[in-house]
Amino acid sequence: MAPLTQAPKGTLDTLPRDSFLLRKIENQMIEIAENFGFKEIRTPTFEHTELFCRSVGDTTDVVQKEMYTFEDKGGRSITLRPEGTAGAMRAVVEHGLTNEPMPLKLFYLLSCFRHEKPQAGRLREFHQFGAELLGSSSPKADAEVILLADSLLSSFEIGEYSLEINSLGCKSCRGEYTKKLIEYFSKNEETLCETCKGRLNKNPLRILDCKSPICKKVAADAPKITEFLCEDCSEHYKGVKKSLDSMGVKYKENPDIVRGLDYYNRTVFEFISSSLGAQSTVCGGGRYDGLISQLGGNDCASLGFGLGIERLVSLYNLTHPEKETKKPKIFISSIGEAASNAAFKYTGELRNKGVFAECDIVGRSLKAQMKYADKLGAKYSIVLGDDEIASGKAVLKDMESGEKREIELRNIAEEIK
RNA sequence: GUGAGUGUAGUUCAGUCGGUAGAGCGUCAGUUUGUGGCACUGAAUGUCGUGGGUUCGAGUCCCAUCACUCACCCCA
Repeated sequence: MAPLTQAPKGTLDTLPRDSFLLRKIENQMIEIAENFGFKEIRTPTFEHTELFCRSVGDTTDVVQKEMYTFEDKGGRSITLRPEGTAGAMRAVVEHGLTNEPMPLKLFYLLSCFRHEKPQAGRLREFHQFGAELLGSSSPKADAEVILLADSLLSSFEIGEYSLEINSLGCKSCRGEYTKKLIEYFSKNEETLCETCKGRLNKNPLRILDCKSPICKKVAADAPKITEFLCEDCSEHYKGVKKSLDSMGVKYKENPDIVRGLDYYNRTVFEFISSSLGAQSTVCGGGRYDGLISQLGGNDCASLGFGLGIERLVSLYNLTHPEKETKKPKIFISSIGEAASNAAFKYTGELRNKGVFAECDIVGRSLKAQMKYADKLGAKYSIVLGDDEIASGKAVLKDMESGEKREIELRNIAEEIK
């Protein structure tokens, strides 16, 4: 296929047959988030590159090799956002939103860009629902955010998924832990895979997440972060688990969850589904208490998550194979020029009243019009000819049952309610 | 960035030993006079991903390239 008629690698067209479902999913998520008190924020698709380097982290894969970065005509380095949190937090600081009544709860629906090799569940432009909660360091805030994610996912009946949580500790206890970890892995350095050898001193936490069976085996006996949490972090983690228990949210503790974005501390979590292939995380997030001050704002405890729309949709399609579209309430067929004009007029009137109505604008035979009405999935149909126009009456047909009854043409809207 | 698999109609795919393309679904029209779904008849649509090579002749064999898919990595 010629490049002219081929979408760029890793991008997706949402065709009419899918867009109705997509919007339904988005609307449902918005409604649930608003019931949790979250309000929408919209931020630019691109930001200054520096923002992502500072927040997501210079050493992360996302920043090092996956960003769409370019220089604009003013010589500024610009980057298409690889995730949503950084931009949202930039806006929070820029507009002083931390002065609003706390906690501040934000959500957004946006597209993100990462230059990766596409595969199942991984695109170069993908869409994310994100939520951020600022201004509370209480474990209840963690629980509320996790509960929102759980409510969103469970509202779609997407089959089995599980929640895994961990605590990464804070600056002080994680530092302590990292040292221990380097000590431990150094003893086993020879057995580690090549990539992990490289990570050993740079980011040893990553090794815990390695999929290589050998590294997994070594990692199994590595010291656990949870054994090194300081008093405060430990208490916080316990509090989160207690809150989740009291809300009846099931979770599994997974001390190997690390997350690839540097701004996380304390609570991190992932919602995982086994039906997604290798990219099994539908939703991931955590606490990032230091981020806002790092961007020049006031100290502000905060956490959030990102939920992958495409991954959610693919799970939804597995459990809901039938395509959903919006179907006309009525199709007005016609025979002859005069009736065709009348059908066009009645259709317009119905639409003005908020009714989804259709009529023939192609010039098809009556039979072809009926076939078309059937394909559209119209609930009712009506046939206009010279007789109907003269009498003002017509036969209304229920397309599903085939039942017919005579109605007054001026009452169509009422009759099909 | 690394590896494997696949590229033929809108779509899902068939195409033998090399002889310039087929089916199902879908689309459109029709099966007599004013009623769809079923059935039947017919029609339209292809630079066989692209470029090169071998050959009298390539969808088929060889090379390159691009794209898609899956996996590694990373993450949503």
